[in-house]
Amino acid sequence: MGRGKIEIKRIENATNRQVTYSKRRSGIMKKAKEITVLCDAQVAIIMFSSTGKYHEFISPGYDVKGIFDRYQQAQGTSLWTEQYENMQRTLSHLKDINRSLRTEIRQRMGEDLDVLEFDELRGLEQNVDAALKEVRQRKYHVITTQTETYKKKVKHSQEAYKNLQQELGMREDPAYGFVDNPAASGWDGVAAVAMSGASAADMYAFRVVPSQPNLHGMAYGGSHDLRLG
Amino acid sequence: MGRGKIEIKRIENATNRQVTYSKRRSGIMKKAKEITVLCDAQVAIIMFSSTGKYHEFISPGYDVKGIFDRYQQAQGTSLWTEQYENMQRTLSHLKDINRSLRTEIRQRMGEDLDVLEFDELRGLEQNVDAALKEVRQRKYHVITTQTETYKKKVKHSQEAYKNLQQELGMREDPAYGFVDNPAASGWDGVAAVAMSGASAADMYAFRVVPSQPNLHGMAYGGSHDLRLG
DNA sequence: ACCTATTCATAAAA
DNA sequence: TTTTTATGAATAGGT
Repeated sequence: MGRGKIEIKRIENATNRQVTYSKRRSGIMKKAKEITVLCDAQVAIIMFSSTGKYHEFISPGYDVKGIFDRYQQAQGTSLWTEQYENMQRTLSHLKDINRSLRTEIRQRMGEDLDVLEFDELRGLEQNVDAALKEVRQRKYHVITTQTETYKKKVKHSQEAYKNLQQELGMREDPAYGFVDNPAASGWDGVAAVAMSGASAADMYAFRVVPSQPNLHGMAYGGSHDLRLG
Repeated sequence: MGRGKIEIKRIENATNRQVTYSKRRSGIMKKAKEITVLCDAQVAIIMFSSTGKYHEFISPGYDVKGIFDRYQQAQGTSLWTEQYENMQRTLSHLKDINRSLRTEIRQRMGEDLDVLEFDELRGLEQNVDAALKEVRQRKYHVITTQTETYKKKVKHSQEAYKNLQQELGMREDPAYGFVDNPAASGWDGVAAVAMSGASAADMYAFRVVPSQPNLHGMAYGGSHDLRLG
């Protein structure tokens, strides 16, 4: 219909495409109105042009939600209700896992042990015992490494200082010389400084320190207050 | 367009109405297909005849949900979108918490310790050490309780047996008498039996047993395989 | 479902 | 955008 037949394929000229869209859209909407009246039908039409413009037709006496509710009923598929219930399931599953994880942590902290069977208790003890060994080993490793680093720094600085002294011909007041207490020199690595010269036997002296530092935002020894909003 | 003009009002003849509905419906669907192709548009049409029959047209590459989501976005009426996004947020929050909890457990098991600062490591050591004491104390308590219970059971049964013997006038073969090894008698509380008479000093002998029993579905010493679906 | 006279929709141009 | 108008398409009523 029109001045010559046209092929049904995408109109490449953007202006033509837009014009044709407007005309045909109004034609479809008109037809929709007509069938609604003539045949007592319910019709919902939702359209988006290639430029994103939105148009709709809804039979009088209905709204989009009503049409979609009816659509869902007709199809049996409840569109996003399914997805919603899926999320709900995933969510409660996650909550369960969360609860379990918290319980495990509490038990690893020595709480809520009365619900455990003897064998479970025994397994837990073995596990915590092994973990403690790992942690101590790691701590020892860190101390050793930091101490070594510190020693090297001290040695290097002492040499640098001596060289400097010699080059200056020792005109400085000896009172400003290199001090024996390295902590006063502003060195970093406080732990290493504190442990400086400590033997492996002294290592667990830290145990008596009552501080409970945070760890990645999680307080060891504190309850987990990460609840759902 | 046909043999004479028609007025746009409800067709009273049911047959005619049905025929007209079919014809005009296919006309609209055809137009919808055409505008989809010609103008690169997205179209969704949902129709119900007066007899309740359902028909739809959806532009290829889309589904009803996609069109509807887009409709909601265009309208601003978010209906369910809001709570949907809320759930999505809650879900990812839960996942984060979960990740943190798993990390804490792994560190309480002596793994992944290399990311910890020294102070954190020290706190963890103190905490695990305290936990181990708690667990051992609880284990000892369970052993003591079970042992007491067991002793009472044995004593009670021995007395009952003696009474029985006396009442029977000792006509039984002594070989069937009360045995010294109570485990062979089918007593429950295997752990208590195994620990029967053990001193507190022997208690940690269990450490060498390699078994890692489950605890509420969570294996101490195993990785947590509770992933999201 | 098919036919076809007739009305309607619309492509191209203004 | 809207109007014009020549032309192809849709369809009402009949079969």
